[in-house]
Amino acid sequence: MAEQVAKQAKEKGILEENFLVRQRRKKAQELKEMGVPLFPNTFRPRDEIARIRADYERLDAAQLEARQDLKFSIAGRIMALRSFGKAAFIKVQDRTGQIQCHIQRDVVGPEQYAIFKKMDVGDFIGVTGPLFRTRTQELTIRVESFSLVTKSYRPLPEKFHGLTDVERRYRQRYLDLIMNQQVREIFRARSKIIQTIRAFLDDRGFMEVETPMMQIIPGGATARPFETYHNALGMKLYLRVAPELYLKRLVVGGLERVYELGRNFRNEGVSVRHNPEFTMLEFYQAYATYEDLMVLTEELIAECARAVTGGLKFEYQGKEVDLTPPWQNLDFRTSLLEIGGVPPKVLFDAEEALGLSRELGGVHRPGDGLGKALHKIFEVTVEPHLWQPTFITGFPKEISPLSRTCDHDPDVVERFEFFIAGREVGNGFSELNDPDDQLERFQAQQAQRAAGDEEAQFMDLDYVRALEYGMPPTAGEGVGIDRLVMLLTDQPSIREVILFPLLRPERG
RNA sequence: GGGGCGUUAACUCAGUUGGUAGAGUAUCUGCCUUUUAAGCAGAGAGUCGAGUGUUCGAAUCACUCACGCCCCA
Repeated sequence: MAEQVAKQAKEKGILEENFLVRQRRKKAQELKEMGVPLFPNTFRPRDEIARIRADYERLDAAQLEARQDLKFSIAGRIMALRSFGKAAFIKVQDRTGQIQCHIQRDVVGPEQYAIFKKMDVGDFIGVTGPLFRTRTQELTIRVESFSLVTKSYRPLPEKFHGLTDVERRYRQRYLDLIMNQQVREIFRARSKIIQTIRAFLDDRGFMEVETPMMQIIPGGATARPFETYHNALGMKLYLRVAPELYLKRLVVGGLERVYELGRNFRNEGVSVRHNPEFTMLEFYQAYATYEDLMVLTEELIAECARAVTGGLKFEYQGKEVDLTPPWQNLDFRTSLLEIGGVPPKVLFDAEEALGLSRELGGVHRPGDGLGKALHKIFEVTVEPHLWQPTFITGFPKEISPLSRTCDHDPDVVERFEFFIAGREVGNGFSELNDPDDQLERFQAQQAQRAAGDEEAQFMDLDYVRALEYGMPPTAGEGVGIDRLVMLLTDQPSIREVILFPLLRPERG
């Protein structure tokens, strides 16, 4: 059975064996015959490589010679091997870093050295011994004993160029992580950003929650959902496009400050800015307005930047970004005039706006109005120019079906989006908590859906019912984590900050 | 969806006008006990992404397809 599976896998080419793999399997067999277990789980490293380096890098050769009583024990993958017949240097890599080790036949004995000779680059090794400095002053572990920790059957990419093929880096991210230290750093930064966000919100009395990713009515964002099917219940389900409506139900329920950090799914194309599944932070705070959240946002993003770049000024793709508050704040229509260079007559005339939008490549349906057209024009003419952090406020009601209407302008909502490096990073607003108004907005979305807009929002009557029980005045916000990580790690593509970005299958 | 570029040894890449498939690294053998992309000598390693066509002859030219990257929508 296992053989059959292996045969099938080989036919597909993924487990293809070449002469290098056969060579390694042969050596593994020889080790086994010498009584060396290939996959033992007994070695326990006591030290971290980075720790050793940090603690002993400042000691010179003589000081280290005086401390030969200090034994270290590390485990890791052999990344380089230079052999001299009766001695060898290896570079061992653990999760914290790399260190050189020197193995000599006269120290470990001929039997052990014979075992070492059968080990390869890529194998995991456990090593014990004191430190010394080589002639070139490199801090090195003098190996007094070692053991094979895990045998590797496949050769790693070449040491000098490493792995650069983008497709293989994404498909076999494990190889990318082994070979490319900068890649490990990106994901470490990502983890740090997420930790920072949690600590920031926890500190302010927010409670982390988890709401359904599989939803009967997908809501909370204007986007096409993925569909799936539950067999036992016999019903269609959607993968969520946003957690928004569930989080606000929790505010109705009295959880006045909630947040969720998690995956959303939108059935749209793939690009350097879009992956079908992506990570969002959404948070809701009762008794706050969108203006309160703008202040909070400046602090939150600044905190993340400090955590990974050490400061508020850094370069993104060669151009400086400065996150120092307060950020620029621009009205939506003003930005169209001043940055987009849009003629004033377009701003209040649906026909003019739709015409200009189409000229810029926008696609519109009969039901589309001024708001949609202006938003499209905004995306093309304004958004790419918003390099320094900028809040845009004064969004049209038409494109904001969940936002509270502005008290002094019925066509505008209490909403902001913020942009950094020419990209939208987040979106926040004072939440609409008038159930009758919400019902009307849903109905307007239904009309758009009927007109063929597959991104229009679904009617959610239970959400309206929840609002009828009363939701305290609340402000909420969503932040695109992937884009934030791109910004703070200076990455041009979203795929560089997602461990396993969506790709088509390897073989057709 | 449209356009451009790419796919050659395990990895990184050359490959001229269409004429027997190349290098470096890695691997194997030998020498080598302080190397730093170690060195020296030798050897082995290929479905040139897949397919069809043109041709006496295709990695190379044409067409179709697959996968990836970039730009546009």
